[in-house]
Amino acid sequence: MNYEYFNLKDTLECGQCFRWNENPDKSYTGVVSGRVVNVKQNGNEIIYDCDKVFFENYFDALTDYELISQSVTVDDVMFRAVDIGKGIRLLNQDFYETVISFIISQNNNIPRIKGIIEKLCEKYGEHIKDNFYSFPTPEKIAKLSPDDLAFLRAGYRDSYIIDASVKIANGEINQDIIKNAPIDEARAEISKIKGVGPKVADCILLFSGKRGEVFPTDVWIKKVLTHYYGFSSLTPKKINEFAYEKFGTNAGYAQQYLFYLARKEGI
DNA sequence: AGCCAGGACAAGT
DNA sequence: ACTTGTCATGGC
Repeated sequence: MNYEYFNLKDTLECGQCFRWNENPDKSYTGVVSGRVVNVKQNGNEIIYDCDKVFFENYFDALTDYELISQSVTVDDVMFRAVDIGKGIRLLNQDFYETVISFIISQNNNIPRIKGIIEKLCEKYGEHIKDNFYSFPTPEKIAKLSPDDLAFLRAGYRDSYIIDASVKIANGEINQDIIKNAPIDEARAEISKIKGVGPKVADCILLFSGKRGEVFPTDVWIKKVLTHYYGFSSLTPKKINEFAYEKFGTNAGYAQQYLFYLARKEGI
């Protein structure tokens, strides 16, 4: 592997995942698919305490990110974004966890998102060891009422979390469509969940389904478009045209680089 | 203290 | 198809 295109810190702190934390020794510990994983990077060496196949799948280690990052370096802004974020890898994340996490993310900030998710896991996940808990199953959350989630302090998102859990547990959401159907059909399928609008849908498609053709547009990306690309109006149609013409089917990767750039430069 | 956060929704042009 | 007010909470 080319470690110029694998940076653990950037990958885990670029906002695509919420259950990893840095330790005093600079390693990271996270809970993934019911197991506690510790990973550390020393330059051109990655040390992990989990199964190799599992690691390579989760961290997308067998994909050529040099090729991807070069394909989206189409202007000066992208050159800077790739220079900063070329070590980011798109994680292969669990579908249900991604749905719930990004429902919680709406109109919210990252530290609070992480806190709400941890509280959800502590209460309704399975205890693994120490203070680590698995992400709960949709079947377990589907049986609850919004009042059972009030302790999360997630506000109006409580009913969205339950709606998503019910529809995923009972098979109403077809994950084969989300994974394989044309992107508009996939987006429509995931949007059947209350609280899943265009932006959250695209995050789920990108971070769980590896659908690289989407371009999740949040407040940071809107800042990028106005500050760096001179957009005066930000209609969904114009943004989609921009993303597809510039980046094609790698728009989602470009979006991650731009998101990371915007947050690092604090525009 | 007040603005803001990886927005969605309903109701209105 | 686009615009606006509202939503619950707490980080900063």
